[in-house]
Amino acid sequence: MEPSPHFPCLSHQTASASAARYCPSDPYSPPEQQAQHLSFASGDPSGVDWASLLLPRPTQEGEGETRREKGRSSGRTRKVVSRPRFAFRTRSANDVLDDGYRWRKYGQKAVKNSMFPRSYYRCTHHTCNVKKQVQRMSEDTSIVLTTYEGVHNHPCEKLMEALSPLLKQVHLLAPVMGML
DNA sequence: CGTCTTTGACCAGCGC
DNA sequence: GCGCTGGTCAAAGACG
Repeated sequence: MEPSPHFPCLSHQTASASAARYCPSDPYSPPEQQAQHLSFASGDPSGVDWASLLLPRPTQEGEGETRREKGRSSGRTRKVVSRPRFAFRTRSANDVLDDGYRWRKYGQKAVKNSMFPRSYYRCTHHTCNVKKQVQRMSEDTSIVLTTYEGVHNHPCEKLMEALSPLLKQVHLLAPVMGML
């Protein structure tokens, strides 16, 4: 599978992906509801600012509004910092979008008004708590809705793997270039 | 043995 | 208050 030219880490069986940030006024309503009033950049991924959306950057605590998240041990809710969420709609037979990061599945749930279950994934990187939800749309079973929550604070593993020989060469050439 | 998926249970929010 | 729903936990099992 070749990576998408617009999103180097992203590989899929098809490049027909569309994406949009969620409505900031209601960042945590259910994805299947939000998707209805989103204006997806359908069919033209080049219209999406992939760099600002997806490149690793340090998360800033205290940024934006907050929401409450469940804490199982205490049985009470705890406040967490809100994080950016954005969705991809991809036309694929594969449910899981191979975006170059490693994900651990931590849950699957049947959702109302959908014949397909929603899967919950978390980034396996120890310092990264990015999550994503994957759900096949019942209206068009060939479309998979992938919702990302948060931004990775580490490089894309597959991208770094692919680039490492190149980076080595650059490193070796650096002293030579300095002589010129 | 480490990593990952599966799956039932648990919990909070929301609407009635 | 009760039931429904979405999101998460964590034990158990599968797999390489």
